[in-house]
Amino acid sequence: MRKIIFENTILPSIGKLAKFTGFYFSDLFHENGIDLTKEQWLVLKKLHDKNGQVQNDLAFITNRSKTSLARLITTVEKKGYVSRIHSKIDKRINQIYLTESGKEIFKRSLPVMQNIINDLQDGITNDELSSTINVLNKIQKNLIKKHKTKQTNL
Amino acid sequence: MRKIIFENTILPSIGKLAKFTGFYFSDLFHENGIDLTKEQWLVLKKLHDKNGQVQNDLAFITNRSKTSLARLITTVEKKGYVSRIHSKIDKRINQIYLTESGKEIFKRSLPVMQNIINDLQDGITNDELSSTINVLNKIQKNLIKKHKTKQTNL
DNA sequence: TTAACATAGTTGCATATGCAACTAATTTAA
DNA sequence: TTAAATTAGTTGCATATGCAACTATGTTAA
Repeated sequence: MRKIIFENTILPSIGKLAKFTGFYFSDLFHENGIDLTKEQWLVLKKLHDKNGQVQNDLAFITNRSKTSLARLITTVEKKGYVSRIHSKIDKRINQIYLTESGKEIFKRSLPVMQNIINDLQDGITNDELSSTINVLNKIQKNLIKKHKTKQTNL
Repeated sequence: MRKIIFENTILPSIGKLAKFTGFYFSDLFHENGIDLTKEQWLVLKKLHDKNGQVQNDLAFITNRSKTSLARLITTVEKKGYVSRIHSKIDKRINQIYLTESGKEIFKRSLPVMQNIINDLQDGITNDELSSTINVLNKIQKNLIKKHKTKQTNL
């Protein structure tokens, strides 16, 4: 097996790009007065798709540990964007609902998000985009196949 | 401008993949008795490339804020992998050096890293890889162009 | 039916991260 | 040459993250 030069592999590109998109996200949200981190935004988005989801399910679909998600919920709950409702049918679970204020800020975030994605994909053809997404998904499958399921729910 | 469906863009792929590579990295390092996070590994790698670098330069090349890097150094210093040396020429700067123990663990990490990259890129052709890296770099440039330089040193 | 097991969520602990404000040291410009 | 600006690093504060161990509840199997 040939020796691999770290810099020539896809690994550093992925890491750097994730960082840069995070910075960009944070910049534009801040500039537009959207008081959300990208993690918080993702939670609101998943609730906007389907309101009242159970904490553990949210953890699963956002690829987080249940610990991390629980604390994210606490943060957005404090901000008044979601409410945690303890189920009476199954007393173990919490269902999470978007509040009116949560719906409002999510709605306001959408055009900003569109700008972010436009800026991101600027000058890149649809073919390039779809083949890139395709490769990224393949890599993802390689990893999931091998990653042992832990508390992370993967 | 056409309405963008978040799920169809490259954004979620990037985020998820970064997470999954992180999990995989952590799994394999743990299984192989390498007591390093991916962030710590990157710092050791940069020092292995060029020993004695200044904190701020390390922050720049690893795309971190100087705060974050300073604390990373403190962590790996406590583990005994690097030493912080206060310069006598310019009393503002710290130069960071790999210790023998740091060199040793980095050397032990290399084959593990090779495995990670092999697993990651498994079943993906060289053409796919290089075009993907190319697109990711384009996106990165789009973002850097627009991101205002802050303490992050970008 | 009750004991074993599984599930949902929380807490403690450790790491990583960035911004703003700060100190100390160096460089630049008046 | 001295005052102003810049640079390197640290500290406080807030967020995000995961693992292990824990509690409470619910399900399953003997």
